Amino acid sequence: MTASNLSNFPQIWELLKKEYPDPQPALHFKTPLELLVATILSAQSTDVQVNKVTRELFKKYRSVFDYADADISELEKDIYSTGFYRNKAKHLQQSARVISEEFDGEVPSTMEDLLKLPGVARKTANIVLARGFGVKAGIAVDTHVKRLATRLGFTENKDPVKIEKDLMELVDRNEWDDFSLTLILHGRNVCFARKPACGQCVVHHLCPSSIV
DNA sequence: CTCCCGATAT
DNA sequence: ATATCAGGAG
Repeated sequence: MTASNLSNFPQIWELLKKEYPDPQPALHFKTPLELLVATILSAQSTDVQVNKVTRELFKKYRSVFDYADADISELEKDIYSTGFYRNKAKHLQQSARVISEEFDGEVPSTMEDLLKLPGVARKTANIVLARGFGVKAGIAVDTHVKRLATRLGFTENKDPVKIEKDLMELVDRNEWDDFSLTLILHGRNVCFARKPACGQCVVHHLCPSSIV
């Protein structure tokens, strides 16, 4: 029986905003293409690991055509340490080919077009839209957002798309991006997956999952 | 549902 | 030895 806690949402969100003013993404990027690549690489990997790889990767691959024309086994080696390297290399190259052939070499700035890229679903698309283009299409639901939204009682769903829908109704549209980043920060710093530090949590007194 | 997969913390 | 990491495809 999952505890629902929707009435505590406003208070919890205010406290988390105070705890993490101006949350910033941890992935390093300078262009929408770099953001797209970094986000695809970030699946089941840490931001630290991704940044380590993209530092060299972005020097070597400067346009979508560099990915589209790359030798696939060489691209695999270049991203190896992020894990899932065969899938990710294939997705990067196929996405680059779709972008160069169907979108004139420019990373698309709509949800509909981004979802046409292999390896890109709503979580990745939401990040690229929000941080790359300033478009508020939805809320990026990654493993941290999913875990914290569940623990805090903001949703009873398990499907990320349904969780996103629940959160979109709860959170102010102009705060969607900050909401994702804040939950990710709190998940990394305090509300750990394995052993949450409820004693250090600013909202433990409002959290239905708190063990303190 | 399973599979992809290396790096790191515990 | 095992759980986890800005997930997505088949």
